[in-house]
Amino acid sequence: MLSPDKQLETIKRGTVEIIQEKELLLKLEKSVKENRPLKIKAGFDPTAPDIHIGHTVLLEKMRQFQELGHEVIFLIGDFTGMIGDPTGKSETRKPLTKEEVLINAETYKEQVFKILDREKTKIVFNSVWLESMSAVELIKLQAKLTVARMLEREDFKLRFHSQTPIGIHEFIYPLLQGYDSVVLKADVELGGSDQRFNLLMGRELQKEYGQSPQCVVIMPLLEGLDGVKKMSKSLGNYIGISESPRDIYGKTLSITDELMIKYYELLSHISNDELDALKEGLKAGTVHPKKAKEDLAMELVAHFWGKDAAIHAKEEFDNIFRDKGLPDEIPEFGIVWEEDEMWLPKIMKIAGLAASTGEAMRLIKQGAVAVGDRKIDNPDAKLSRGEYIIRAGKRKFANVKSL
RNA sequence: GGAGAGAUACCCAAGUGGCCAAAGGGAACGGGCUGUAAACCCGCUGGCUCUGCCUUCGGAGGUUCGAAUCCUCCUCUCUCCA
Repeated sequence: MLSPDKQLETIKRGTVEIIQEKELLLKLEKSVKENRPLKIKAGFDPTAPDIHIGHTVLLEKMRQFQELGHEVIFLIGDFTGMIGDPTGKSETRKPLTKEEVLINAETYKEQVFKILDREKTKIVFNSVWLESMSAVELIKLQAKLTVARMLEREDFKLRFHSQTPIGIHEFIYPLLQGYDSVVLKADVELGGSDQRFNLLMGRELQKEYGQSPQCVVIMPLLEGLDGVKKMSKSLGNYIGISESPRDIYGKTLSITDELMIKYYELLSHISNDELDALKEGLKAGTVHPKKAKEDLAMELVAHFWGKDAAIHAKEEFDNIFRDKGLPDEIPEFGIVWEEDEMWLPKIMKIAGLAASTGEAMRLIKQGAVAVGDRKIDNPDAKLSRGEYIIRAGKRKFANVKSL
């Protein structure tokens, strides 16, 4: 095992805050002395099994803990998931059935083990202990906290003062999350910065139940491709870990230089020393940001698809965008020409290059469309029977054949 | 339980009888510049058999030559009072 100081250094990377750093160091020291791994808890919502690299910020931190020799507990919050939306923010979030939870959990596993060590990860469901909780136990749990204490949470405070409704049950969720820590006897809980209140609740309750309070490691929320809003599927600014190497590579290359450093810090496996060197290099101008971003993109692809796929993704990308070539694989479409000549926008629509003929016409007018090497500028253009490679914009291609 | 306000395209939001396929902004998309970075500039954003036609302004009816705009009912959201 690494020395406590060294461990702390690794753990600290990229964090927003550690509560309390001193306590964590003590726990690490004890762990090393007694040769006993710490229990690291991180909770996941069972509703969103389609994970993107924003989620992996937490997973990467978990992986680091695993490499340091600690016990990582992947907690699936199925109990609350089966009740429904706790925040009131997303009205569409409906309760899941037990079956759905299990299916989602399987999907989770497939994806999560691209990062975590399967052997060293313990997966638990909180319904196991929460479902059997009696009303008496639940009320006793609630009696540990006051309403005023609950209203300290920013979100609640705001809603209380602006007179937007707060469901009573919403007060219970943080309590349950904290109670999970009690049951698991967690030494450390990981979470995003939006989880601060709930994470702290674990400490509070552990104290109430006579345990030593968990340390809390808070990770930042990763901004999405736009560089402003947090990465999320609904905003469409995400990089999914199951996306193709080509997409992961391309999307990574499109982030801003500033964001790239954050991605490095939170997602890359390079050491802290290498990271510092990179930052210095970028600052001094000895490292070209494009090069750094290429390396990052390759690394990310490699995480999920392996090194060969990464090399290939880069080659293909350079071919298309730097050398203006064609991708290796162009989707093919056999289309029936009803007359000798067929209207180009209609062909484009069928080939999926445009959502409608109207959009296709717009693209043509804007100079985005080429048939073979020939740029098309007339929206009335027609093609006679034959085989064509049609390009719409920089990244959409189709190989069209008349039938 | 009572009183009021509102629901417009992906989002915010103007429009309150014809000039409205619907201002403006954001976002997306495309072009330019580049490193498919950011910033910036330009274009563009209902559908179709495209100089025309069809569908759209919470839902269903109605008035009118003509409705996003007026009337009736319904659904939902919010605010205030209790």
